[in-house]
Amino acid sequence: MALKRNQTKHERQQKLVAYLDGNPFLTDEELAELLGVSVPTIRLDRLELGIPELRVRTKEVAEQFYGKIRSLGTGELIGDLVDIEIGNRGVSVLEVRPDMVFGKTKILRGHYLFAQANSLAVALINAEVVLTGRAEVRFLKPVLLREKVIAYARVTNRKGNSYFIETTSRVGNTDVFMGKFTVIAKELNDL
Amino acid sequence: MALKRNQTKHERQQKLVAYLDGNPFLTDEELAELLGVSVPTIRLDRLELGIPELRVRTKEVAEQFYGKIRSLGTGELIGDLVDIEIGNRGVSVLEVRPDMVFGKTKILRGHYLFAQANSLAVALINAEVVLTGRAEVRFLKPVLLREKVIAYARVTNRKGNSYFIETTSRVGNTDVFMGKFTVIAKELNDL
DNA sequence: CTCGTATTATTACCAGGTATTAATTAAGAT
DNA sequence: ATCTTAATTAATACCTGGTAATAATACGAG
Repeated sequence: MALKRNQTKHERQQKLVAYLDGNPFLTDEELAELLGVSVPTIRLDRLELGIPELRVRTKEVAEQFYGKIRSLGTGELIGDLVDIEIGNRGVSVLEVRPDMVFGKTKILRGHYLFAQANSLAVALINAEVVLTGRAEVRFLKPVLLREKVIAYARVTNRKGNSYFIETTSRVGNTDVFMGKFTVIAKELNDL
Repeated sequence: MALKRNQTKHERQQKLVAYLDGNPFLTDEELAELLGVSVPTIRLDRLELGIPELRVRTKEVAEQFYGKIRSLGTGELIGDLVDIEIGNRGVSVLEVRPDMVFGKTKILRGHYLFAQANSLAVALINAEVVLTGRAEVRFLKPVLLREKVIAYARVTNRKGNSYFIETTSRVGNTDVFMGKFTVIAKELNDL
């Protein structure tokens, strides 16, 4: 009953899910190549697993995005914006997913905390182009897989088109990260 | 010369752009219906306006989103390590891809420079776990799409299990980023 | 009426599928 | 060695939402 080929059907289907998890934009042909089986087999597997075709998957991803936070020129923000008062203060939430942590320790890699705070700081400034000039940051405590990081940012000063922004990131009641950013607002023509 | 139908070509094309701006998931057939012209006309309009077909538009939106979530890759290092002397110095190269830049300006988003330098700094330290403690960084000059950023890092000091690392990132002969990082080496059991 | 632009229609082709039916293969049981 | 059955592959017709190219038609100005 249980056939032993190179891989069992079940193994292959698990790999298929893993591949699509890593990259939902793979065609059946590419998947067939990756898994060493024919295209019809991939189709049957998708059917059994209830996985829709490439174009549907793509659209689902796109619609998620489009429905979510098209407010600012998004795609530019790390984390989800939950509250913002342009030119003043803002809050964003980042949920730590497996691909963001170090393999061994499950600790969030530092640059995600930086990216969340930095992009929130940039989002606060209402200009065509906002660039980070400098930053001073402190990593206070490791953040772990599945934790939720809430970043708070507020503009504390302004000189011409330079803004000074302070951020604090928390997990629960614990501070995990603090940053001071200087960002510069520019218009598209003065580049 | 100027034909006066229900609407001019120009009016219609403006409406077309407006419709797609509001909802990028409209097919040519739906647009034709909305604007009261034939499908071929819509195609010609898109051609003139340089607007890609539905599936391409959908994919672009989806990739923006996907790029945002997974932007900071899965490897532990951002950029490619080209030279390293553990405990002392290292060099990594990062090529700026479309998903790393701001849509409008094609300028590399700051946290990539941070991530490259930070992960290089971490790579220099030979310990089971290395965490960033603090950082002070300066963004000197915008980096553009397709440019190659070379990050140089060296350990300048050490106190117990704290290391002080300075980095400089260059595009060609131009400095684009500088950073000072303090990283802390830990063993797995003392977490 | 005629010229030129705009529009519409038609046709052949493509990717990436769905859905179905049939043929082939692999491997364990007898 | 053959029988059996699931798994796999092949083959075919059809679908959407297009590209690209060409031809036919409408329409208004001169």
